Amino acid sequence: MLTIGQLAAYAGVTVRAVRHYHQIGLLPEPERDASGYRRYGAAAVVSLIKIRTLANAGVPLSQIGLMLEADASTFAEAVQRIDSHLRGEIERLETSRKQIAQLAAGDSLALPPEVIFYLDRLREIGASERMVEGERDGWILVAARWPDHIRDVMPWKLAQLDDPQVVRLYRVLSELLESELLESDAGDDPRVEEAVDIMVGMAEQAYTSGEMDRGEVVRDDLAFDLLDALTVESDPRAERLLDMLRERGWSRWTRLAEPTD
Amino acid sequence: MLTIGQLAAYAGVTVRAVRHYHQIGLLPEPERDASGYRRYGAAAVVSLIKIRTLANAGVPLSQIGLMLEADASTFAEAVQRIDSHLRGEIERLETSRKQIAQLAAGDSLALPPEVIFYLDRLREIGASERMVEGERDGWILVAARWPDHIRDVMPWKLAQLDDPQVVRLYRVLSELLESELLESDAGDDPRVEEAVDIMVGMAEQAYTSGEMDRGEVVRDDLAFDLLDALTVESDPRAERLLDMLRERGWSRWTRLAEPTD
DNA sequence: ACTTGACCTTGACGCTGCGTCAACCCTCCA
DNA sequence: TGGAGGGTTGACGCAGCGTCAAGGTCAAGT
Repeated sequence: MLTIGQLAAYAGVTVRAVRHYHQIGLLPEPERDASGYRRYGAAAVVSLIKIRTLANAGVPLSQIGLMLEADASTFAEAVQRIDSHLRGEIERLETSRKQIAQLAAGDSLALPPEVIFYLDRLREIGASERMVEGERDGWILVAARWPDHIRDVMPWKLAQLDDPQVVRLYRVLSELLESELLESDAGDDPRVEEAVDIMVGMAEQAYTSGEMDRGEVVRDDLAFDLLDALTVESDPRAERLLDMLRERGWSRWTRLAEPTD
Repeated sequence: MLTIGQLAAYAGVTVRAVRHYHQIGLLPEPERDASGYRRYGAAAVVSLIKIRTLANAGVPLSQIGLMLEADASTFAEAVQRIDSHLRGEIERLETSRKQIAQLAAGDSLALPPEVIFYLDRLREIGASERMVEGERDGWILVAARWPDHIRDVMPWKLAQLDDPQVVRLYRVLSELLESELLESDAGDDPRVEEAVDIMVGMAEQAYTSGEMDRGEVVRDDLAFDLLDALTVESDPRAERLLDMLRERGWSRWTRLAEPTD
């Protein structure tokens, strides 16, 4: 007659595991000796080894009981289920590995390579690091909202950076972002006016060239509000800038849509 | 300002998940409105998307916080750790799949193919199903105790089955196992005597031929006791048979070792 | 004004397979 | 006879939420 420790050692499992199998009714509780110790016979050893064999093969404990008393066809059926479940798990982990490999490769968090490239170009034309981070967060919102669409827009955005006006815009915005201007004085800075001028120009150009018609992107989308909000949250002084844009007939910042009549 | 449901929908997660991230301090609790509802800004959306991106890549939630504020090299380091962990998980599941494939293939539970073949041969020579199951359980014990050794023994056991005496033995034992003999009468059955005769013969043969010296198997091993015990547990009448063997100078049933003392 | 249905709140248990205390009893050996 | 090394039950902890329960709130329709 074996104690629980001897049983566990023979089957190569922990004592705690054996007790757990008792708890869930997978292994029947054996007789106790005079002092309350569990005493096991050889059949228990065989049962325990069978249980571990199935468990090591990835069978959930909850199904092992049924499998041990199943006939051949039921058993085969269960094996099929387990195996396809295992395949699913493996596939999930494989995709996780691909994801994480991309994370390691890219600049940062799961933006498509086109956007990463765009952000690098921004740095090259003199945008400050904070400016680039703000842009990045904006693109994260865009990528989450239109994951399939975003790649179509990037060539156009990239081409914009060849325009000296746009380069100037990002530099001015970067300077303003780094500066310690008080919010109350922000409206007086001539650079703010300049930025607004350029943005209005860009908006008009995009509007007349029909670029804004591209795609099925609906104009009043939560995403646009979020982009505006994100801008203001990252620097409250941007509120003034948005106001000035609105005064000039352009309702949104990142959106640059048609005038709100 | 977004409610928790809108936030969750935008990021493609459940409300419960967002609350969980609050609980574990991964996502900071936002301000509440007059009625106690959480109200989120755009920055929260970005944070949540970043969190989900890492989580989908297999990063444990407990590490996401650190990773989001890590510099490039620390980040890469963490990515390495995660990836190797994922590789480990995948490997474990792959081995599980192999195991379960073997389970589906083999007769039954995780015995090496040699043993499966031996059991099939037993059936062929006329051993009853219960007899075969008893043998199988015995071999499970043996395989657990000497996993590397078992393959060496099987050819010898297989060869034994070519001996008409051994075939006779298994048939007699099968008959006895199926019969409804009372325990008290078991000793009187001439077939029991016959079985004991054959077994003693086999033991002497194995002893003189030196077959019992094979390997490093120690004679007084828990496994031998378990084999005896298993036999008696599966049919208490076997106790009588073991006694008769002992009277003839052979101490063990499955062991067939040299006479005690 | 009232109802309805969808959404919000906190709190708590459930799942998987045990690991790991805690607090106490039993056995065996020097 | 004392201490080491077994055994006993009970309970919490782990990861990442799902899923009630038992309400309070909001927006819209009647």
